Amino acid sequence: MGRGKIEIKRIQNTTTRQVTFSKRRSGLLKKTHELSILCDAQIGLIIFSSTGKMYQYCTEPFRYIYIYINTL
Amino acid sequence: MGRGKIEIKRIQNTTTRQVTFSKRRSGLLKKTHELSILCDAQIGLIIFSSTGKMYQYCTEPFRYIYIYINTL
DNA sequence: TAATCTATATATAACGA
DNA sequence: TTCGTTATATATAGATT
Repeated sequence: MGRGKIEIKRIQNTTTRQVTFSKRRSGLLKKTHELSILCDAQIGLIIFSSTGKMYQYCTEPFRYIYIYINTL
Repeated sequence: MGRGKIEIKRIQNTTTRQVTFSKRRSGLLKKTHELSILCDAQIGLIIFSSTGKMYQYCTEPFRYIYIYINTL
């Protein structure tokens, strides 16, 4: 989806990989949200970047699961 | 992304909602996989349809988490 | 770097069989 | 209902700023 077609394999160039991560992560979170709203689905999504940063999206029931796990 | 633009709100028609769920769920799983490969990210995704069916994608570390939770 | 830009690839809404 | 098909909307790769 861009000026060129890319193969689905680890991007070797660090800068390119980080830029792609930022763009695609944003797109994935958006589509996750849309699916949950459009189709009334319950979704939990957690992403860890290769540098260890965490990003997440979750609908209500998944929030309870996280709270449960954290209070074990 | 289609013949018409749609609003992001719960789809009222059951058939349309199920068709959309099937298509978008598939797209979301694909993009999740691509992000994990391209950017070497660890991702856990769980989707429950409104009828209770579960779908998931997870990279290795998340599989360990599931096993841990299931053996608690 | 970190934002924009934009040409192209991809996803998908509405149909049709 | 469950597949294709295809016109259109959207995401994004690479370039530019």
